[in-house]
Amino acid sequence: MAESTETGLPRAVAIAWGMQEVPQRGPSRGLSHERIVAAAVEIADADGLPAVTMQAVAKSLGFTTMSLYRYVSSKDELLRLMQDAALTVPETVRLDEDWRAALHQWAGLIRDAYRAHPWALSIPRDQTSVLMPNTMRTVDVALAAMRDLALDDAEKLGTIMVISQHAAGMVELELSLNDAGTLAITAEGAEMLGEVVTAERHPHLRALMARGHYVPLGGPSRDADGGADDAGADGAVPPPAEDVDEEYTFGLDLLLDGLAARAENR
Amino acid sequence: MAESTETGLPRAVAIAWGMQEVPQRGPSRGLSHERIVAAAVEIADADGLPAVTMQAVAKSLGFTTMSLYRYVSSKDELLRLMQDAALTVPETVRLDEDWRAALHQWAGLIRDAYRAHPWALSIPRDQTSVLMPNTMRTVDVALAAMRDLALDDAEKLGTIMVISQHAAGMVELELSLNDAGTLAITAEGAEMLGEVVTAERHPHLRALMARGHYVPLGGPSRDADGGADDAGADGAVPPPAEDVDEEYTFGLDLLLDGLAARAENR
DNA sequence: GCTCATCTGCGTAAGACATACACGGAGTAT
DNA sequence: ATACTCCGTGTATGTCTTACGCAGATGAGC
Repeated sequence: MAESTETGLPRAVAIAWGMQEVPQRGPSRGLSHERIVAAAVEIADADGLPAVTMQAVAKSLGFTTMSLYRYVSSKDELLRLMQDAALTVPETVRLDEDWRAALHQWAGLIRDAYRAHPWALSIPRDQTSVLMPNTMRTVDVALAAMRDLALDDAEKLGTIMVISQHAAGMVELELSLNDAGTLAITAEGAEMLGEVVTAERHPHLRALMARGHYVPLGGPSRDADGGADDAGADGAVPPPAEDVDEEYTFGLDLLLDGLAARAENR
Repeated sequence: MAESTETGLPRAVAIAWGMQEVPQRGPSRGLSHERIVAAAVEIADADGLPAVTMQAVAKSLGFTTMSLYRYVSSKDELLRLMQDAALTVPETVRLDEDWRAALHQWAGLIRDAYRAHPWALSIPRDQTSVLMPNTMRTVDVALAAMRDLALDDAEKLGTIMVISQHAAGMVELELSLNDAGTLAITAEGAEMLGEVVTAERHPHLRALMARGHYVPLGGPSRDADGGADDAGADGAVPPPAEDVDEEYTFGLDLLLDGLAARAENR
């Protein structure tokens, strides 16, 4: 699957690290990996990942589609390069002394990166990703943040995994909610849901929804219906408030609490 | 984007909940949403998500490609239905009394579901997903697990998000590693990496790698080279052992520790 | 029972896309 | 010079989703 060079490294890795030997004989090159990736990133930022087609990238550079294949062996390879390009960490990070604050900062950096390039979430992170320069740099910064934390290597790597996963997941959630307009449940829709989310099959969820969480039910539970929150023109119930931010912090703090507890037991 | 019915719910939601009114007048239907989704799931299980094309699904059912569109308005809708179909929770779950054990069980269920249908990880979970029957059922079970936990609704939902995210992420990682054979870094590749992962730019990572973690460096750090672990025929360094399982448990326990701490402070 | 609007499954075809392949010419090494 | 290498391009193929229209099946209402 992953094209590999004769060095045994995936080609995308070699390219990203600048290990790719450049040909000597032929005409001089009109393009470069950097320009191609930059063009692709620009398109993705503007119109989303589906808009990144080989033709679109080539056209934005003023070249033909096929010319890209002189630099990139497949679209997949281009996507990997884009992913690494998206997940940068500022060159100089001033990390807090306190490991807890530092990890908070670090998680924020990852979160910001994903927010700046949401499409990066749609590119699967496989084993190749961990060898890419920006991933490695990011890991290094995380390790710096945990310098004074009494954990062994494996635990630190585990922590990095879990926190970055969390940050990515929360951004994904946040975006799918912001996407909204897409989905504002109408009063009728809410009522229909209220009928199928039965109390026998979903006792706890049902109760929680009646309390106004998860998805606001307008229906059969006739208590909060004559609502003051019905601001929409056609009775559309607005999506739950911007509490994704809270969930992000909540989850992160949960993890850090756990870390603190674990580190203390040493 | 999400096709919505006249009820204001995304059509996939209506279908999954069986809210879709069936036409009366015409000829009887030869297919059903269930059969189509089941066929698609089977193909995905066998050959991966890319193998799920409308043509493949139709052929496996003995129908023409276009006939599917009488039941499903787009491939995207089919994917959403597949996702929900993949993430089932056993009808009767016997949860442990202890919330901690119960959450462990619950996380295991999610993990198992993803493991059984890895392709489900590739289908983006958007706002529609939370309205699907199996998602709601899963959430309900999680809430049951946390019945005795002193957290408010928002915190519980946050916990559910974080844990399921974690489980999904770990399965994704696990699979990308198992995929291997794809990527076994050769000694030469490791050496090349060793040259670019410099100590100035990656002081902590570098040290950690020298200790044999993350990615085994065979190169310039001439200490662990004459290796007893060089079992591969052509000097391929095997990928790091199956410690994904440990990372999963580690992260989960971290979260549960955090929860315990939070609940105690009430 | 007749009639007609409705619905079924199908065939065709259009429009994106990734990408294999070969060619003419540019540029370098000998 | 000459031969070799490599560039950018044009053409072409195969795969995929999906719009559109058709002939026949089926039930509703008279």
